Amino acid sequence: MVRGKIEIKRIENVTSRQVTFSKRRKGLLKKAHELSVLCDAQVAAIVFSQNGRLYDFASSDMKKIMERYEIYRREAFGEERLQKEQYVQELKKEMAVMMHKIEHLQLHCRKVMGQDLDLCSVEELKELTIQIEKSLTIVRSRKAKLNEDKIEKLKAEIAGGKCVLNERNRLHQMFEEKPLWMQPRSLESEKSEASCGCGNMNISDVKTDLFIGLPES
Amino acid sequence: MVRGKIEIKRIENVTSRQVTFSKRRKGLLKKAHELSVLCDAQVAAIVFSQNGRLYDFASSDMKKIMERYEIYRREAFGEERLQKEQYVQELKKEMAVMMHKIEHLQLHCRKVMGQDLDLCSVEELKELTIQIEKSLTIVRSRKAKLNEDKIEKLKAEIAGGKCVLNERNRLHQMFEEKPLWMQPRSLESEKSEASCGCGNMNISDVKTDLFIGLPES
DNA sequence: TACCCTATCTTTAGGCT
DNA sequence: CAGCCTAAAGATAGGGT
Repeated sequence: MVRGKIEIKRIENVTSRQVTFSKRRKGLLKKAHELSVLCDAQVAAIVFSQNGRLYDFASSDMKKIMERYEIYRREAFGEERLQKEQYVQELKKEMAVMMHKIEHLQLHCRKVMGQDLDLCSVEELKELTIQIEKSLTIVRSRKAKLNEDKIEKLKAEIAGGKCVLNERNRLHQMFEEKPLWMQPRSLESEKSEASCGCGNMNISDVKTDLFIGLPES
Repeated sequence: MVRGKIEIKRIENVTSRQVTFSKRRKGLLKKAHELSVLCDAQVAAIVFSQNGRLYDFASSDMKKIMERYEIYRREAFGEERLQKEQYVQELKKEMAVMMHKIEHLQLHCRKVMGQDLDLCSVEELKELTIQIEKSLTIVRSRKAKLNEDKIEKLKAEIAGGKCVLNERNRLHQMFEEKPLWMQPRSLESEKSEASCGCGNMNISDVKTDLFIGLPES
Protein backbone atom coordinates (compact mmCIF):
# COMPACT_ATOMS: atom_id res chain seq x y z
CA MET A 1 0.00 0.00 0.00
CA VAL A 2 1.54 3.26 -1.05
CA ARG A 3 1.17 6.51 0.82
CA GLY A 4 -2.42 7.64 1.21
CA LYS A 5 -4.30 4.70 -0.19
CA ILE A 6 -6.33 2.69 2.33
CA GLU A 7 -8.88 -0.08 2.29
CA ILE A 8 -12.32 0.73 3.56
CA LYS A 9 -12.37 -1.40 6.69
CA ARG A 10 -12.04 -0.74 10.37
CA ILE A 11 -8.71 0.87 11.24
CA GLU A 12 -7.17 -1.25 13.96
CA ASN A 13 -4.57 1.25 15.13
CA VAL A 14 -6.33 3.34 17.74
CA THR A 15 -4.41 6.55 17.20
CA SER A 16 -4.69 6.29 13.46
CA ARG A 17 -8.38 5.61 13.78
CA GLN A 18 -8.96 8.62 15.98
CA VAL A 19 -7.02 10.88 13.63
CA THR A 20 -8.87 9.58 10.64
CA PHE A 21 -12.16 9.98 12.48
CA SER A 22 -11.41 13.58 13.22
CA LYS A 23 -10.41 14.39 9.66
CA ARG A 24 -13.13 12.51 7.88
CA ARG A 25 -15.78 13.65 10.29
CA LYS A 26 -14.93 17.24 9.52
CA GLY A 27 -14.87 16.42 5.84
CA LEU A 28 -18.27 14.74 6.01
CA LEU A 29 -19.93 17.62 7.81
CA LYS A 30 -18.33 20.08 5.44
CA LYS A 31 -19.59 18.16 2.46
CA ALA A 32 -23.04 17.95 4.00
CA HIS A 33 -23.02 21.69 4.40
CA GLU A 34 -21.77 22.26 0.85
CA LEU A 35 -24.42 19.99 -0.58
CA SER A 36 -27.17 21.77 1.27
CA VAL A 37 -25.96 25.16 0.11
CA LEU A 38 -25.03 24.35 -3.46
CA CYS A 39 -28.16 22.37 -4.23
CA ASP A 40 -30.58 23.98 -1.85
CA ALA A 41 -31.33 20.61 -0.26
CA GLN A 42 -32.30 19.65 3.23
CA VAL A 43 -29.35 17.79 4.68
CA ALA A 44 -28.65 16.32 8.06
CA ALA A 45 -25.72 14.32 9.28
CA ILE A 46 -25.25 12.69 12.64
CA VAL A 47 -22.02 11.15 13.83
CA PHE A 48 -21.33 9.46 17.13
CA SER A 49 -17.70 8.82 17.91
CA GLN A 50 -16.71 5.59 19.56
CA ASN A 51 -16.39 7.56 22.76
CA GLY A 52 -20.02 8.47 22.44
CA ARG A 53 -19.47 12.09 21.52
CA LEU A 54 -21.96 13.59 19.13
CA TYR A 55 -21.13 15.63 16.04
CA ASP A 56 -23.84 16.73 13.73
CA PHE A 57 -24.86 18.99 10.94
CA ALA A 58 -28.31 20.08 9.93
CA SER A 59 -29.03 22.47 7.08
CA SER A 60 -32.19 23.52 8.90
CA ASP A 61 -33.92 22.52 12.11
CA MET A 62 -32.88 18.96 12.83
CA LYS A 63 -36.21 18.22 14.42
CA LYS A 64 -38.03 19.12 11.24
CA ILE A 65 -35.71 17.06 9.11
CA MET A 66 -36.16 14.09 11.37
CA GLU A 67 -39.92 14.51 11.40
CA ARG A 68 -39.92 14.65 7.63
CA TYR A 69 -37.80 11.54 7.61
CA GLU A 70 -40.24 9.76 9.87
CA ILE A 71 -43.07 10.58 7.54
CA TYR A 72 -41.12 8.91 4.74
CA ARG A 73 -40.28 5.94 6.87
CA ARG A 74 -43.67 5.70 8.48
CA GLU A 75 -43.73 1.92 8.37
CA ALA A 76 -40.54 1.75 10.46
CA PHE A 77 -41.51 4.38 12.99
CA GLY A 78 -45.26 4.02 13.08
CA GLU A 79 -45.09 0.92 15.19
CA GLU A 80 -43.64 2.60 18.19
CA ARG A 81 -46.21 5.35 18.07
CA LEU A 82 -48.91 2.76 17.61
CA GLN A 83 -47.68 0.95 20.67
CA LYS A 84 -47.81 4.13 22.70
CA GLU A 85 -51.26 4.78 21.36
CA GLN A 86 -52.31 1.27 22.31
CA TYR A 87 -50.88 1.78 25.76
CA VAL A 88 -52.94 4.94 26.16
CA GLN A 89 -55.98 3.05 24.91
CA GLU A 90 -55.38 0.33 27.45
CA LEU A 91 -55.10 2.89 30.20
CA LYS A 92 -58.38 4.42 29.11
CA LYS A 93 -60.03 1.02 28.99
CA GLU A 94 -58.83 0.26 32.47
CA MET A 95 -60.12 3.61 33.61
CA ALA A 96 -63.51 2.81 32.14
CA VAL A 97 -63.55 -0.44 34.09
CA MET A 98 -62.62 1.40 37.26
CA MET A 99 -65.24 4.02 36.60
CA HIS A 100 -67.79 1.26 36.25
CA LYS A 101 -66.61 -0.32 39.45
CA ILE A 102 -66.90 2.97 41.26
CA GLU A 103 -70.42 3.48 40.03
CA HIS A 104 -71.33 -0.01 41.07
CA LEU A 105 -69.85 0.46 44.51
CA GLN A 106 -71.51 3.83 44.90
CA LEU A 107 -74.85 2.35 43.96
CA HIS A 108 -74.36 -0.46 46.43
CA CYS A 109 -73.28 1.95 49.13
CA ARG A 110 -76.27 4.14 48.52
CA LYS A 111 -78.63 1.20 48.65
CA VAL A 112 -77.16 0.00 51.89
CA MET A 113 -77.51 3.56 53.14
CA GLY A 114 -81.17 3.49 52.19
CA GLN A 115 -80.90 5.80 49.19
CA ASP A 116 -81.97 5.32 45.60
CA LEU A 117 -84.30 2.48 46.47
CA ASP A 118 -86.83 3.45 43.82
CA LEU A 119 -85.56 0.82 41.43
CA CYS A 120 -85.35 -2.00 43.95
CA SER A 121 -87.77 -4.87 43.73
CA VAL A 122 -89.45 -6.25 46.81
CA GLU A 123 -87.07 -9.19 46.66
CA GLU A 124 -84.09 -6.89 46.63
CA LEU A 125 -85.47 -4.89 49.50
CA LYS A 126 -85.99 -8.05 51.45
CA GLU A 127 -82.39 -9.11 50.95
CA LEU A 128 -81.26 -5.60 51.75
CA THR A 129 -83.19 -5.64 54.99
CA ILE A 130 -81.65 -8.92 55.98
CA GLN A 131 -78.21 -7.63 55.12
CA ILE A 132 -78.66 -4.43 57.07
CA GLU A 133 -80.07 -6.26 60.05
CA LYS A 134 -77.05 -8.53 60.01
CA SER A 135 -74.74 -5.51 59.81
CA LEU A 136 -76.54 -3.89 62.70
CA THR A 137 -76.16 -6.98 64.81
CA ILE A 138 -72.45 -7.19 64.03
CA VAL A 139 -71.77 -3.52 64.63
CA ARG A 140 -73.75 -3.49 67.83
CA SER A 141 -71.99 -6.54 69.21
CA ARG A 142 -68.64 -5.05 68.26
CA LYS A 143 -69.55 -1.82 69.98
CA ALA A 144 -70.74 -3.70 73.03
CA LYS A 145 -67.53 -5.65 73.17
CA LEU A 146 -65.42 -2.50 72.97
CA ASN A 147 -67.44 -0.92 75.72
CA GLU A 148 -67.10 -3.96 77.89
CA ASP A 149 -63.36 -3.95 77.32
CA LYS A 150 -63.20 -0.33 78.29
CA ILE A 151 -65.16 -0.94 81.42
CA GLU A 152 -62.85 -3.78 82.35
CA LYS A 153 -59.87 -1.56 81.82
CA LEU A 154 -61.32 1.25 83.88
CA LYS A 155 -62.16 -1.12 86.67
CA ALA A 156 -58.60 -2.35 86.68
CA GLU A 157 -57.34 1.20 86.81
CA ILE A 158 -59.62 2.08 89.62
CA ALA A 159 -58.36 -0.88 91.54
CA GLY A 160 -54.77 0.25 90.87
CA GLY A 161 -55.59 3.80 91.92
CA LYS A 162 -57.03 2.60 95.22
CA CYS A 163 -53.86 0.71 95.95
CA VAL A 164 -51.79 3.82 95.44
CA LEU A 165 -54.13 5.76 97.65
CA ASN A 166 -54.02 3.17 100.40
CA GLU A 167 -50.26 3.14 100.17
CA ARG A 168 -50.16 6.88 100.55
CA ASN A 169 -52.49 6.80 103.48
CA ARG A 170 -50.36 4.17 105.13
CA LEU A 171 -47.22 6.33 104.66
CA HIS A 172 -48.93 9.37 106.06
CA GLN A 173 -50.08 7.44 109.05
CA MET A 174 -46.54 6.19 109.59
CA PHE A 175 -45.45 9.82 109.94
CA GLU A 176 -48.50 10.54 112.04
CA GLU A 177 -49.62 13.23 109.74
CA LYS A 178 -52.87 13.84 108.15
CA PRO A 179 -52.71 12.91 104.55
CA LEU A 180 -52.49 15.90 102.29
CA TRP A 181 -55.93 15.43 100.84
CA MET A 182 -57.45 15.71 104.26
CA GLN A 183 -55.85 19.10 104.76
CA PRO A 184 -57.54 22.19 103.37
CA ARG A 185 -56.18 22.66 99.88
CA SER A 186 -55.56 25.74 97.82
CA LEU A 187 -56.65 25.78 94.22
CA GLU A 188 -53.02 25.91 93.24
CA SER A 189 -52.06 22.74 94.95
CA GLU A 190 -55.04 21.08 93.41
CA LYS A 191 -53.91 22.23 90.03
CA SER A 192 -50.36 21.12 90.48
CA GLU A 193 -51.49 17.82 91.85
CA ALA A 194 -53.76 17.29 88.91
CA SER A 195 -50.95 17.96 86.46
CA CYS A 196 -48.30 16.07 88.38
CA GLY A 197 -46.37 12.98 87.47
CA CYS A 198 -48.39 10.14 86.21
CA GLY A 199 -49.30 10.59 82.50
CA ASN A 200 -51.84 13.24 81.70
CA MET A 201 -55.01 11.30 81.16
CA ASN A 202 -56.24 8.03 82.52
CA ILE A 203 -55.11 8.49 86.06
CA SER A 204 -56.85 11.84 86.30
CA ASP A 205 -60.14 10.15 85.52
CA VAL A 206 -59.54 7.83 88.33
CA LYS A 207 -58.67 10.66 90.66
CA THR A 208 -61.90 12.40 89.82
CA ASP A 209 -63.69 9.22 90.59
CA LEU A 210 -61.91 8.99 93.87
CA PHE A 211 -62.49 12.59 94.78
CA ILE A 212 -66.19 12.07 94.68
CA GLY A 213 -66.01 10.17 97.89
CA LEU A 214 -63.58 12.56 99.56
CA PRO A 215 -64.49 15.15 102.16
CA GLU A 216 -64.43 18.62 100.70
CA SER A 217 -63.29 20.30 103.90
CA MET B 1 -13.44 30.82 -12.66
CA VAL B 2 -11.27 28.10 -14.05
CA ARG B 3 -12.43 24.59 -14.68
CA GLY B 4 -13.59 22.85 -11.51
CA LYS B 5 -13.48 25.59 -8.97
CA ILE B 6 -16.80 26.78 -7.60
CA GLU B 7 -18.02 29.03 -4.84
CA ILE B 8 -20.08 27.42 -2.11
CA LYS B 9 -23.39 29.09 -2.82
CA ARG B 10 -26.64 28.03 -4.38
CA ILE B 11 -26.14 26.92 -8.00
CA GLU B 12 -28.61 28.91 -10.06
CA ASN B 13 -28.49 26.80 -13.22
CA VAL B 14 -31.09 24.11 -12.66
CA THR B 15 -29.44 21.41 -14.71
CA SER B 16 -26.08 22.07 -13.21
CA ARG B 17 -27.59 22.06 -9.74
CA GLN B 18 -29.30 18.74 -10.31
CA VAL B 19 -26.14 17.18 -11.67
CA THR B 20 -24.10 18.49 -8.79
CA PHE B 21 -26.75 17.29 -6.36
CA SER B 22 -26.60 13.81 -7.78
CA LYS B 23 -22.82 13.66 -7.68
CA ARG B 24 -22.28 15.22 -4.29
CA ARG B 25 -25.13 13.35 -2.74
CA LYS B 26 -23.54 10.08 -3.77
CA GLY B 27 -20.21 11.36 -2.49
CA LEU B 28 -21.68 12.36 0.86
CA LEU B 29 -23.35 9.06 1.49
CA LYS B 30 -20.24 7.23 0.43
CA LYS B 31 -18.14 9.26 2.83
CA ALA B 32 -20.64 8.66 5.58
CA HIS B 33 -20.36 4.97 4.97
CA GLU B 34 -16.56 5.09 4.85
CA LEU B 35 -16.40 7.02 8.09
CA SER B 36 -18.64 4.55 9.85
CA VAL B 37 -16.58 1.59 8.65
CA LEU B 38 -13.11 3.02 9.04
CA CYS B 39 -13.67 4.51 12.47
CA ASP B 40 -16.36 2.19 13.78
CA ALA B 41 -18.64 5.16 14.38
CA GLN B 42 -22.40 5.49 14.31
CA VAL B 43 -23.18 7.63 11.32
CA ALA B 44 -26.41 8.76 9.75
CA ALA B 45 -27.03 11.09 6.86
CA ILE B 46 -30.34 12.32 5.55
CA VAL B 47 -30.77 14.24 2.32
CA PHE B 48 -33.94 15.61 0.84
CA SER B 49 -33.70 16.79 -2.77
CA GLN B 50 -35.52 19.90 -3.79
CA ASN B 51 -38.08 17.60 -5.38
CA GLY B 52 -38.69 16.12 -1.97
CA ARG B 53 -37.05 12.82 -2.68
CA LEU B 54 -35.30 11.20 0.26
CA TYR B 55 -31.79 9.73 0.22
CA ASP B 56 -30.24 8.47 3.38
CA PHE B 57 -27.52 6.43 4.94
CA ALA B 58 -27.39 4.91 8.37
CA SER B 59 -24.53 2.84 9.65
CA SER B 60 -26.97 1.02 11.90
CA ASP B 61 -30.67 1.28 12.63
CA MET B 62 -31.67 4.83 11.83
CA LYS B 63 -34.32 4.76 14.54
CA LYS B 64 -31.73 3.98 17.17
CA ILE B 65 -29.37 6.65 15.94
CA MET B 66 -32.16 9.20 16.01
CA GLU B 67 -33.21 8.12 19.49
CA ARG B 68 -29.65 8.45 20.66
CA TYR B 69 -29.52 11.85 19.07
CA GLU B 70 -32.68 12.89 20.84
CA ILE B 71 -31.20 11.92 24.15
CA TYR B 72 -28.33 14.28 23.43
CA ARG B 73 -30.62 17.03 22.25
CA ARG B 74 -33.35 16.43 24.79
CA GLU B 75 -34.02 20.09 25.35
CA ALA B 76 -34.93 20.56 21.71
CA PHE B 77 -37.03 17.44 21.33
CA GLY B 78 -38.33 16.87 24.79
CA GLU B 79 -41.35 19.09 24.55
CA GLU B 80 -43.60 17.08 22.29
CA ARG B 81 -42.71 13.79 23.90
CA LEU B 82 -42.92 15.43 27.26
CA GLN B 83 -46.46 16.49 26.48
CA LYS B 84 -47.44 12.95 25.57
CA GLU B 85 -45.61 11.70 28.59
CA GLN B 86 -47.41 14.24 30.74
CA TYR B 87 -50.71 13.08 29.31
CA VAL B 88 -49.91 9.51 30.24
CA GLN B 89 -48.82 10.70 33.65
CA GLU B 90 -52.08 12.52 34.10
CA LEU B 91 -53.99 9.42 33.15
CA LYS B 92 -52.02 7.43 35.65
CA LYS B 93 -52.60 10.04 38.32
CA GLU B 94 -56.30 9.96 37.62
CA MET B 95 -56.21 6.20 37.84
CA ALA B 96 -54.50 6.44 41.18
CA VAL B 97 -57.24 8.75 42.38
CA MET B 98 -59.88 6.34 41.15
CA MET B 99 -58.09 3.45 42.75
CA HIS B 100 -58.09 5.36 46.01
CA LYS B 101 -61.74 6.14 45.63
CA ILE B 102 -62.51 2.49 45.02
CA GLU B 103 -60.62 1.46 48.11
CA HIS B 104 -62.38 4.10 50.12
CA LEU B 105 -65.78 3.01 48.86
CA GLN B 106 -64.96 -0.62 49.46
CA LEU B 107 -63.91 0.14 52.98
CA HIS B 108 -67.05 2.12 53.57
CA CYS B 109 -69.18 -0.62 52.08
CA ARG B 110 -67.51 -3.21 54.23
CA LYS B 111 -68.00 -1.16 57.35
CA VAL B 112 -71.64 -0.62 56.61
CA MET B 113 -71.85 -4.37 56.01
CA GLY B 114 -70.36 -4.95 59.42
CA GLN B 115 -66.93 -6.14 58.20
CA ASP B 116 -63.46 -4.90 59.08
CA LEU B 117 -64.64 -3.18 62.22
CA ASP B 118 -61.45 -3.98 64.12
CA LEU B 119 -60.04 -0.55 63.51
CA CYS B 120 -63.21 1.39 64.31
CA SER B 121 -63.33 3.47 67.44
CA VAL B 122 -66.36 3.39 69.68
CA GLU B 123 -67.37 6.77 68.28
CA GLU B 124 -67.21 5.46 64.75
CA LEU B 125 -69.20 2.42 65.71
CA LYS B 126 -71.80 4.63 67.32
CA GLU B 127 -72.17 6.69 64.17
CA LEU B 128 -72.20 3.53 62.11
CA THR B 129 -75.00 2.13 64.23
CA ILE B 130 -77.02 5.29 63.81
CA GLN B 131 -76.40 5.22 60.07
CA ILE B 132 -77.38 1.59 59.74
CA GLU B 133 -80.48 2.06 61.86
CA LYS B 134 -81.51 4.92 59.63
CA SER B 135 -80.91 2.79 56.57
CA LEU B 136 -82.97 0.01 58.05
CA THR B 137 -85.84 2.36 58.76
CA ILE B 138 -85.74 3.71 55.24
CA VAL B 139 -85.49 0.32 53.59
CA ARG B 140 -88.26 -1.12 55.74
CA SER B 141 -90.59 1.73 55.05
CA ARG B 142 -89.87 1.46 51.39
CA LYS B 143 -90.55 -2.25 51.46
CA ALA B 144 -93.70 -1.68 53.42
CA LYS B 145 -94.89 0.85 50.91
CA LEU B 146 -94.25 -1.48 48.01
CA ASN B 147 -96.10 -4.23 49.78
CA GLU B 148 -99.02 -2.00 50.55
CA ASP B 149 -99.18 -1.02 46.92
CA LYS B 150 -99.13 -4.64 45.96
CA ILE B 151 -101.88 -5.46 48.42
CA GLU B 152 -104.00 -2.69 47.00
CA LYS B 153 -103.44 -4.06 43.58
CA LEU B 154 -104.26 -7.58 44.60
CA LYS B 155 -107.39 -6.47 46.44
CA ALA B 156 -108.49 -4.86 43.25
CA GLU B 157 -107.83 -8.15 41.47
CA ILE B 158 -109.68 -10.06 44.09
CA ALA B 159 -112.58 -7.75 43.70
CA GLY B 160 -112.43 -8.55 40.00
CA GLY B 161 -112.16 -12.24 40.88
CA LYS B 162 -115.27 -12.00 43.13
CA CYS B 163 -117.24 -10.75 40.24
CA VAL B 164 -116.27 -13.85 38.35
CA LEU B 165 -117.08 -15.90 41.41
CA ASN B 166 -120.45 -14.32 41.85
CA GLU B 167 -121.13 -15.01 38.27
CA ARG B 168 -120.25 -18.65 38.84
CA ASN B 169 -122.34 -18.82 41.99
CA ARG B 170 -125.17 -17.47 40.07
CA LEU B 171 -124.64 -20.21 37.50
CA HIS B 172 -124.42 -22.88 40.21
CA GLN B 173 -127.62 -21.64 41.79
CA MET B 174 -129.22 -21.77 38.44
CA PHE B 175 -128.32 -25.45 38.44
CA GLU B 176 -129.43 -25.72 42.10
CA GLU B 177 -125.99 -26.75 43.37
CA LYS B 178 -123.98 -25.53 46.36
CA PRO B 179 -120.81 -23.74 45.36
CA LEU B 180 -117.63 -25.57 46.46
CA TRP B 181 -116.45 -22.93 48.89
CA MET B 182 -119.53 -23.30 50.97
CA GLN B 183 -118.73 -26.96 51.55
CA PRO B 184 -116.59 -27.91 54.63
CA ARG B 185 -112.88 -27.21 54.05
CA SER B 186 -109.70 -29.11 54.99
CA LEU B 187 -107.24 -27.80 57.61
CA GLU B 188 -104.69 -27.19 54.91
CA SER B 189 -106.64 -24.51 53.25
CA GLU B 190 -107.26 -22.93 56.65
CA LYS B 191 -103.56 -22.81 57.39
CA SER B 192 -102.75 -21.12 54.19
CA GLU B 193 -105.39 -18.61 54.96
CA ALA B 194 -103.81 -17.85 58.34
CA SER B 195 -100.44 -17.12 56.81
CA CYS B 196 -101.78 -14.71 54.32
CA GLY B 197 -101.41 -10.98 54.25
CA CYS B 198 -99.29 -9.79 57.11
CA GLY B 199 -95.68 -10.82 57.73
CA ASN B 200 -93.58 -12.38 54.99
CA MET B 201 -96.12 -11.95 52.38
CA ASN B 202 -95.55 -12.41 48.71
CA ILE B 203 -97.35 -13.44 45.60
CA SER B 204 -97.70 -17.05 46.67
CA ASP B 205 -99.61 -16.00 49.79
CA VAL B 206 -102.02 -14.07 47.76
CA LYS B 207 -102.48 -16.87 45.29
CA THR B 208 -103.27 -19.17 48.15
CA ASP B 209 -105.88 -16.68 49.19
CA LEU B 210 -107.39 -16.85 45.80
CA PHE B 211 -107.30 -20.64 45.69
CA ILE B 212 -109.39 -20.74 48.83
CA GLY B 213 -112.38 -19.72 46.94
CA LEU B 214 -111.71 -21.95 43.98
CA PRO B 215 -113.08 -25.40 43.51
CA GLU B 216 -110.36 -28.03 44.16
CA SER B 217 -111.70 -30.43 41.60
C1' DT C 1 -4.56 16.33 21.53
C1' DA C 2 -4.36 19.20 17.79
C1' DC C 3 -2.40 21.16 13.91
C1' DC C 4 0.91 21.35 9.80
C1' DC C 5 2.94 19.24 5.61
C1' DT C 6 2.64 17.06 1.38
C1' DA C 7 2.40 13.21 -1.71
C1' DT C 8 -1.12 10.85 -3.24
C1' DC C 9 -5.80 9.52 -3.68
C1' DT C 10 -10.65 10.94 -4.42
C1' DT C 11 -14.12 13.94 -5.84
C1' DT C 12 -16.19 16.59 -8.94
C1' DA C 13 -17.15 20.69 -12.44
C1' DG C 14 -17.68 21.06 -16.88
C1' DG C 15 -17.89 19.14 -21.22
C1' DC C 16 -19.34 15.62 -24.27
C1' DT C 17 -22.17 11.58 -25.87
C1' DC D 1 -31.39 12.33 -17.63
C1' DA D 2 -27.56 9.12 -17.06
C1' DG D 3 -22.98 8.05 -17.97
C1' DC D 4 -18.18 8.83 -19.33
C1' DC D 5 -13.94 11.79 -19.55
C1' DT D 6 -10.54 14.81 -17.74
C1' DA D 7 -8.18 18.22 -15.35
C1' DA D 8 -8.47 20.80 -11.39
C1' DA D 9 -9.92 21.02 -6.71
C1' DG D 10 -10.36 18.87 -2.51
C1' DA D 11 -9.59 15.33 0.97
C1' DT D 12 -6.65 12.76 3.56
C1' DA D 13 -2.87 9.08 5.14
C1' DG D 14 1.17 9.15 7.07
C1' DG D 15 4.59 11.62 9.08
C1' DG D 16 6.35 15.34 11.83
C1' DT D 17 5.99 19.09 15.49
